[in-house]
Amino acid sequence: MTRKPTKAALPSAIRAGAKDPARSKEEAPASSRATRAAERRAAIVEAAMDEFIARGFAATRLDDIAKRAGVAKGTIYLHFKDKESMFEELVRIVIVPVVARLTALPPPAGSVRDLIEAFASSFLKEVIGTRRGDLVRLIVAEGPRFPSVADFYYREVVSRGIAAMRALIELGIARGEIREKDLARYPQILVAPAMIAVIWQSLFARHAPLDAQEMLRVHLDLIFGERRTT
Amino acid sequence: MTRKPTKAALPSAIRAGAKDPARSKEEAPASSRATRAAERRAAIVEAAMDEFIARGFAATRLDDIAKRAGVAKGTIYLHFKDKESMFEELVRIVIVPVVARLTALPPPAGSVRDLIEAFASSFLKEVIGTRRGDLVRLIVAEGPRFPSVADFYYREVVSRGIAAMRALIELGIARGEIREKDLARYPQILVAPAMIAVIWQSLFARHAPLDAQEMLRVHLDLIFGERRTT
Amino acid sequence: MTRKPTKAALPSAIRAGAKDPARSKEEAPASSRATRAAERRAAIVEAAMDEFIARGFAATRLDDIAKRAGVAKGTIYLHFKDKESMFEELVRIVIVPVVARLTALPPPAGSVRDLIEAFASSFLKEVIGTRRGDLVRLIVAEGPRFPSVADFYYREVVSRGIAAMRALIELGIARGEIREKDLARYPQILVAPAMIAVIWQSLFARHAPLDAQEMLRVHLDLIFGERRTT
Amino acid sequence: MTRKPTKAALPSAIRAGAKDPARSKEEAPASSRATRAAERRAAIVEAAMDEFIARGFAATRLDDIAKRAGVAKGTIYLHFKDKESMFEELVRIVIVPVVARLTALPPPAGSVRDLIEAFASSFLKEVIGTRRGDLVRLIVAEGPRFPSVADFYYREVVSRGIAAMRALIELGIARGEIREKDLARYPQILVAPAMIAVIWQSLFARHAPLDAQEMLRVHLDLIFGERRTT
DNA sequence: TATGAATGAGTGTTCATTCAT
DNA sequence: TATGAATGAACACTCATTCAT
Repeated sequence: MTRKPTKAALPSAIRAGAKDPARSKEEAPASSRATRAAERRAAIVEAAMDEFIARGFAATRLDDIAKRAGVAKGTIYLHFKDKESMFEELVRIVIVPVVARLTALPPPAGSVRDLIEAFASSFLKEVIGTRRGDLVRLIVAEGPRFPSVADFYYREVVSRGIAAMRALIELGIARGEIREKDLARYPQILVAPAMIAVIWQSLFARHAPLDAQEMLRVHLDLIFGERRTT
Repeated sequence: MTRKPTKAALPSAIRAGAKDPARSKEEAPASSRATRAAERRAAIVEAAMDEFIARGFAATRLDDIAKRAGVAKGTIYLHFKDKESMFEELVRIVIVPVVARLTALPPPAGSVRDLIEAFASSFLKEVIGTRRGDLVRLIVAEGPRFPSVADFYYREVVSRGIAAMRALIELGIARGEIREKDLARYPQILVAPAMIAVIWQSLFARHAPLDAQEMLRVHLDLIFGERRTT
Repeated sequence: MTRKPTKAALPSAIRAGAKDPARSKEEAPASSRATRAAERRAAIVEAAMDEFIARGFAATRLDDIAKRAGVAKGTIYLHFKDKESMFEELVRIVIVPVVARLTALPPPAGSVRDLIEAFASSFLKEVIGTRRGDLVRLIVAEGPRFPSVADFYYREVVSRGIAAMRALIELGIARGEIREKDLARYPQILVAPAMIAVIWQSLFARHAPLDAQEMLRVHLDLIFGERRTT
Repeated sequence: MTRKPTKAALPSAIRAGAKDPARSKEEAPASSRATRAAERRAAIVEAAMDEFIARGFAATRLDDIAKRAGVAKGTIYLHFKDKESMFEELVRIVIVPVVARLTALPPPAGSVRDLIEAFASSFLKEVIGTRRGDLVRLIVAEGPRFPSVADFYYREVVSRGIAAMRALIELGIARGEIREKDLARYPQILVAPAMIAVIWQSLFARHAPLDAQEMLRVHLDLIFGERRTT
């Protein structure tokens, strides 16, 4: 399956606004004006993500976003300048909290392999096969037409991710866990199978399902040597 | 109905940089009616590839394709049923000869590593950073909206590629070149960095150019162990 | 989806000559949103009728309808699904109230001949040579390509009209006003000259104007015998 | 049924050219250049009639005419200036021989009723429910947009037909066969049921088949009085 | 004379954006 | 602030007409 729109896949700030599109306008009389606005905005973001992922930028209709978000078409323009900037902001809005969470790294206890395995494990759960995975594909798809998106994604996610991986790899080399010293020059090699898994799930899951977890384990064995006990 | 895909339509479509949108109609005054038709078809394929890669399916205008191909809009419909099937056929038209060439494998002389290196080397030259690389990105981008394209690509390219890689890996294991036996179960790991390089060049080359050749070398070192002499 | 046909959409559509393509947008500044919508719909119906009658279905351009109705082309699609269903609905919209009026038959006072003469007289005034007459010609013209229109017209107008005429004829026979008993089997004979008059006015009025009233009188004389006093 | 494309419905001059569209170009080597051209022209006329009747002027594609006629699209332009004048000429081409035949009236032997019955009978066989009947409907449909067609049809068919009917009616009155003297002023009344039958077959045959022969008999009874023996 | 590939103006339909309510 | 009717530019696709062969 390609996408299981897990609630967990969305930062809680966003989840808060994702409500039943058909809810009566009076449902939440207690919320302040500002809260209502934030909720609507969140609903739009939510809906827009789904539509953009499902259809791509150009083929997505604002009408559908509005319908899915349970707002009028005009309302979108109270929150976003136009379709393009909505798309650009969207990526930021969805990615920022993810980065924030990843940046708040888990305590660097244990071996480097343990760290990376923990990382891979959460990547498996939270990205591969989820809507966030599709977002990655969306960025691959639209990046060339949205340099600002590619820029942002490179700056916030890719370069940081690469840097973090490099640091881990260097630590692994220093500790003797990793033999291949040149790996630190190409941390992309470390994450490549994970990225491939993301894309594979989107495109070929139905042709040949991929056991991403097992593949990542094999890959780590390759880098760290086979584990004695697992 | 679509005209039978003349061989003449392919050569220029393969040449990565081959395009000459403004070429005068006098280019080949001696050519026969059929030859002219094949040339036009090839020009359309050429132009369409460029436009689809640059803008994606939905955002590409047939007007632009026609202009770039130097034909009238109506002419496109003499060769393709509509925009969608043009896109689908296009992928086939461009991919088929590539597959054909790869299928005509080089003589399996030398070590497995040599074989894979030869493979990587031609991949580097002929895919990464070329229009064919962009085609891969295009398929990743549009695959979910064009199941027939994803199907075709999986069947003709991915499944064959995976099978070929698996065979090589197993040979490598048998010959003792590769230590990690489980690699044969996930040939994706072998090709992942190459795919990542393709995508990287499309998206992030301008942020941080990637020395794909060197990266692939490191990756092979990881798999085969470091080379004694290089 | 099409909006519910508001009653307000009909009156102007019925008035044979009512059209004011260039009426300023200020015509009804006090009208509510819904009223304005109904007015627009009516203007479109009005304009579309004129265009379809003047050019036939295929040759009518939505652009022209929009221009004549004083709305943007896109507005038409807020009221009608597409050109075809617009045409089909149009016939219904214009015919339904006519049928409604005819169904509310006049009190069956006086002789059968008087009844039929009253009928003929209102037909003369309200159909022959008016836009409604042209609508009949339009249905004859487009019926074979719009079975649903032919079906509707047969069901709502023709079969009812035939039945009503048959009832009158039988009454006339019973009362001894009509001698030709078989006429009840072919009420078409009774209405044929009226239909011919409708078509004649559309096609040949300029070659040889037809005094439809007098012709119908002669026809009734044929059926009922010559009137003693007229 | 609306149209049984009887061979008999076409003047023999036209029938001659109606051949299998897929016939080889060499089939008739004996025919002279001019004969071949005439045959092609006839085939085009034939095909065009069918298409125009089936779809109306605007919706008919020259492509389809060419295909049906078994000629190339360009060939049509060797015989006709453009689509419009083809349509106009077509009506002339098809109608002229019909008129010619009718003008060569049968010997005026017997009673007026016999004459008219003979006439009705041949009208029944050769017009109602045949392609010629559909041509009448086509003229009704397109007449307003093709004044030249309406003019021609009025001049060649309608006015002559009316005149002929009037002459017959006057003869009938003179001979005492027809009582209603005013009928001579409106010969339309005499032919109205026949015309209605033509239209009915095109539009409503499937809803309620009409026994045109019997209807015409009743109509003649109305005019001439019931027949003693039949 | 006959062909049919090529043309490009024209048309139905969509959809991002605006704005009166 | 929110709405959704209205707009009109834009686009895919068609088809009468032309013309090189």
